[in-house]
Amino acid sequence: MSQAKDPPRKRRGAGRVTLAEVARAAEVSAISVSRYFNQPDQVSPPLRERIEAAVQALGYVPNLVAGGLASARGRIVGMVIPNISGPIFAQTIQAFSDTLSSHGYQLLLASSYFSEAQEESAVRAFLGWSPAALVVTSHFHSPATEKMLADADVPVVEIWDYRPERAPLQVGFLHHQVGVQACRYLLDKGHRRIAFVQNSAAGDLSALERRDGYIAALHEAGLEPWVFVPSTDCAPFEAGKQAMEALIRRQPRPEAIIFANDNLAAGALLAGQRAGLRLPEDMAIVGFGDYPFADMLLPSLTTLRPPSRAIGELAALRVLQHLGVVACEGEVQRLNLLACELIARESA
Amino acid sequence: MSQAKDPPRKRRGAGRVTLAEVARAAEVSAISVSRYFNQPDQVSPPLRERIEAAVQALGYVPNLVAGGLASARGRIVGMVIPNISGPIFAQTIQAFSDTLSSHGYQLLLASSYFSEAQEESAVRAFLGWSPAALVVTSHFHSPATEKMLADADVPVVEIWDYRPERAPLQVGFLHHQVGVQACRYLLDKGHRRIAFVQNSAAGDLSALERRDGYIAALHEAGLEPWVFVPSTDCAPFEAGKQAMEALIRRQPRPEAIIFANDNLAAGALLAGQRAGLRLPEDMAIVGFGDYPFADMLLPSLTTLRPPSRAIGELAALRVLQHLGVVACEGEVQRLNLLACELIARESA
DNA sequence: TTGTAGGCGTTATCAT
DNA sequence: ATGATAACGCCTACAA
Repeated sequence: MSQAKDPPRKRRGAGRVTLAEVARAAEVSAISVSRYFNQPDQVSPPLRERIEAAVQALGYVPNLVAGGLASARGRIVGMVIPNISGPIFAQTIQAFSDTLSSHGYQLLLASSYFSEAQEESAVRAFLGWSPAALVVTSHFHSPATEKMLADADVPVVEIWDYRPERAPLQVGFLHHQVGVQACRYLLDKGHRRIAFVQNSAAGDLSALERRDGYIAALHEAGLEPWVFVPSTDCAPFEAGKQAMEALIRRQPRPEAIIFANDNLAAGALLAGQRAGLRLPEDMAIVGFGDYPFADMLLPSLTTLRPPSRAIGELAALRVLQHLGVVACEGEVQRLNLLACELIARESA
Repeated sequence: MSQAKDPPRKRRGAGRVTLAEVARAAEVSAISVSRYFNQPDQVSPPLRERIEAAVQALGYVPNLVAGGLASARGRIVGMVIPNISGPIFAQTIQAFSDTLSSHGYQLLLASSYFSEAQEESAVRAFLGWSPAALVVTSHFHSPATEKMLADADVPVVEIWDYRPERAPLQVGFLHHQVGVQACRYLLDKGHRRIAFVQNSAAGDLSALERRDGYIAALHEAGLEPWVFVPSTDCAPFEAGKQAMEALIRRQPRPEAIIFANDNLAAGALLAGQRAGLRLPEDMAIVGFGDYPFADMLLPSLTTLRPPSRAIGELAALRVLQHLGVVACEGEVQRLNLLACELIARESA
């Protein structure tokens, strides 16, 4: 097929076994081999056997790129998530990917670091692969991203956050409600001077919604909110330490603090102990995320556990239902509201 | 496979702006638009302007599937990793993905859970996308996977583990050496009765190499190894507790224990404290992984920190060099040996 | 149940 | 620097 001139140089589609070759070997038409993979039921057993033998013998691997081009829908799903290595999103990704791949779909992944620009560029790249679906995190997108998502004829799922008024499928929870939940828990324990420490990562807008929930709950109780904003140029763990050190010095000091996430809370925990505070007697602490270390700390950390795995699984399920891969009675459920669980441990 | 009534259902390539349409709008040939995206230098400024205007006006998004088919190499890289949500691999994935995407390549991700069968199925699916490269974790593959990797005309990188004798690009460290490192550290501290606790996850073969390193180091010192094998049907944290509880009862009890990872070590730490042990005086503990909680524990955990981020970055760099996307003098470096750092904290 | 014809949107090749 | 033409490998549509 190629001349012996250049030694091992690859030409266009050289070296790869094609559907046509399998068809030839099995003495059937190409379309039958195609059906063998995509609608096996429609191929009679005798043909199926011959095809299977040929596939085995030749080591054929279907070219999904060609298939995707021909059918205008690839078995690939794009997901854009703030970060991959954070403890909460990782679970979502894992569950999503596993559910997808168990149905023959693959995950295309990118992280945005809470940046709308990075999200936009990821979405653009993903759309180029004509994905079967697209998953984005939260409802904060650039106008261009919104437009691409709206124009593209691709099912979109927004996860993590829950915004019933928005068009795409929603799988998530109400961050505002989480703030309320944490605050009420502390109010019920009798605390009155309750502070909230924001995340040091500037783009984490969902965390601000939790803060707003905290504020609303306090107002409802007739109390004044007390929001501490750490400097944005340091890691969460350090920011938590700083916040704690600063808040301890206030007179009167807060009786309880809600942190935007467990990293902040863990830093605060250590700083509090170092300062000689008894926890939770002198100061109650609530985090968010239920990171793996939460119950290894002393005192163990009271926190809210987001339904990370459930979000990933459910998002994948809805996508698969939408694609008709998984059976579904009636319409695919568009709104999927999950809940955070308050894990009461020693710190509050 | 289809719904009965679908009015605005998409046909084959409907709705999408194509290269040809852009070319028409800009009054140039299709190939010039193609060059505008792939080799902008070869397009003259005047043409470039017209094309840019047309792209903007039409909102054109290149179809990477078609491009991949035509060029037989998509800008996609597949990665198979034991698990996504584990603290160590997550960093590798993150670094790998970020480095790739900053050069216009996308990450196709799947997890194997240390199962060769799952790895095989992921590799097969990935090959169908004619990826620009493939990354797999460690050197334990099924024969079929080995064959696919060898036959496919795709650069392969093996990460995490380091096996100079194997053909694919290697980016990783020597697990055996890590076992030696941990053991010598304890020997230097004067410990003699040193035990090793294996991972409860059965497929984690790399952990067994660390164990073998430990055994070798002990033999070298003229001492007897002492390997504890926890039951495989429980989570690492629990397995660590069990191991600790069991080892405490032995007479004589070990003076120091090396754990296959930090989760096991953390469980042991808590179990030891609960049993009234003073750590590290009564028992020194060394983990592996430097999980995020390692320095939040009391006592903080002495452990070995794998070069997780570095592996991801370097793997991506080598891939990009191999593809000619990143400049590289001479051959792409095939062997890339990194080191684990021993983080000495309070527990040993 | 099986087969034939044509096209999906892009890039490689070769020409100007 | 720019363009014409022919693949790339598979799937949809229609036919037998």
